[in-house]
Amino acid sequence: MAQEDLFKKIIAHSKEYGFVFQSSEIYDGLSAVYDYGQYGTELKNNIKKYWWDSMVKLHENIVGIDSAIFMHPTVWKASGHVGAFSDPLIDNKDSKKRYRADVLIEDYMAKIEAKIQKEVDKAAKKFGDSFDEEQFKSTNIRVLANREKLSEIKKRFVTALEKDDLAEVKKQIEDLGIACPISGSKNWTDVRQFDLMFETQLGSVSEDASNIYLRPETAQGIFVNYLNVQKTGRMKIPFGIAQIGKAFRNEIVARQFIFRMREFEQMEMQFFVRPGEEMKWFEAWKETRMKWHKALGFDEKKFRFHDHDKLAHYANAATDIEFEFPFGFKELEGIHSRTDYDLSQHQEYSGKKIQYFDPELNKNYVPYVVETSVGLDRTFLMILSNSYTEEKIEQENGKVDERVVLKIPASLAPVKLAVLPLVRKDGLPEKAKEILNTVKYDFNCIYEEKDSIGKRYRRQDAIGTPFCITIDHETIESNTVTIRDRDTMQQERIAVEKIHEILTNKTSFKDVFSKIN
RNA sequence: GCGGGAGUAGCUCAGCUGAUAGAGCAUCAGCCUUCCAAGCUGAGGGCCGCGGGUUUGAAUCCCGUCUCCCGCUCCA
Repeated sequence: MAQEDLFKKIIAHSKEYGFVFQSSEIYDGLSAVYDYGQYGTELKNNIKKYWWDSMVKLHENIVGIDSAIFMHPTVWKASGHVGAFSDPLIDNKDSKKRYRADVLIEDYMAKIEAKIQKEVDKAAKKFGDSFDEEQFKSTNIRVLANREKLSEIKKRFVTALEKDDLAEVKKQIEDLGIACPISGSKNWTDVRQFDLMFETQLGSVSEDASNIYLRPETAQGIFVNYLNVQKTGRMKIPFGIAQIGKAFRNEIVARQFIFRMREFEQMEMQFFVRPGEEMKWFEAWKETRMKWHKALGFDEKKFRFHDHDKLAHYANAATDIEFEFPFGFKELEGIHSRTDYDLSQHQEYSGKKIQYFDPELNKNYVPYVVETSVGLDRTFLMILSNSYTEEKIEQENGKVDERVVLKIPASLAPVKLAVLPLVRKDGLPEKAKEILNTVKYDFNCIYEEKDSIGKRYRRQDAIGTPFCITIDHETIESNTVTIRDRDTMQQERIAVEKIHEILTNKTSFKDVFSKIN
């Protein structure tokens, strides 16, 4: 099957079986916002549990918090999000390429600088050892003219940006005669500002209110609580703080289903380490996190690392764990060595000392941070992509049958067990409900008596239920049921009192965790 | 935002040389009772994405608009 078709089918299946709906669908939907349905929510909760337990339960030195989405506005100044998170963009109408307006102007300025340098080089060659570069630059007519030009361009551009005058920015690009490097044309659209942070007001009177933001990442909630957690939890470095929560980004183009949404959920852990040891921990967490993904039992070839060449301003090492989605290898998780950038920034902006006293070294320092940050929605899509299977089944009578089955790992499956009476009479429904009552408190179950047994099995396959038990006439006589495995379709007759134990063994995270530890 | 494609029942789609809105599957009720979908009877369900225009008459033609998919672009 073509990958594009596969992706379409996954999206359609998600909707048809109650996993993911478009937000506000009856009002034509809201772009790049999605709701999780009845089974999607169960799956999502199970993914969260898998992640949370793997962090907090399996590591004595990791604790979890849940910080608010609203934060003091200065947090985003300290983190560098205010300012850096909004770009003036412009499109060339002929080449259809989009550029950052500031980059276009900077490139133009770089060309002028290159011209100046050329003059300097020429003169240096001419005058030899006696050449005084500073003197030349401040006296040569051509250089002076160009330097004057540079400062004018810069002044005009900075003024325009400060005033938020985007029309002026466009006019400057036109006045400078900047052409698109691809098409060579000067046919530009208007400059538009894209603010990646959502803004709102705190307080009822908007004039007096301070502008606050919906957090564009959850990490800052951990950093600002570093001291609280370290002190109240008596945490000793190295230690980690984990969090699952929503973040919001006003993406210019948000697409590919739940891969890139404006409102999304992150599962992240900030690990605080001694300065100088961050690379060791960075490597360790790379391995641990990759194991976490692979422990689910999917094709290992679909996962890979992608190391960053260009690093963000706060990082000294960064890698992505990528997964081969139907639309290609894309980032699933980021692992970053964030140095002491964030804590130092908060120390500076808040004026509070954010340090750790290390008794072994007998000194204070700002800890370094290694971050693991995985997209919950992307993990959800990864699991769906891996699980969605179309099978052809050769029947005994030679007929070829098809089924769609979600091979979701049993520990993550939204529904663990379907309880099905073979027929709707002879006391089988009553017996089935009796059995249901013994397991429904510990496992998410479905009871169904409508339609033929085969049809009911298929319905469970479509939502990924790993086990079905069928109550037949023999159940009444011997207190046994058949249990059907979703993936093999094999059935086995077992005693009713064994059901709970079997489900416990097969649906717990124990097996998966044993592959990580 | 630009280009291409698409929006008709819960799903997949037909109808698109203007004239009463269709099929299969699904859903619901009943029958049948059968361990791997598609047995029988009946029922519900649609302002043909939304708004405007042309026309005696628009799902169909025209304009606008919204949403989705693909590509470009962006991505902490």
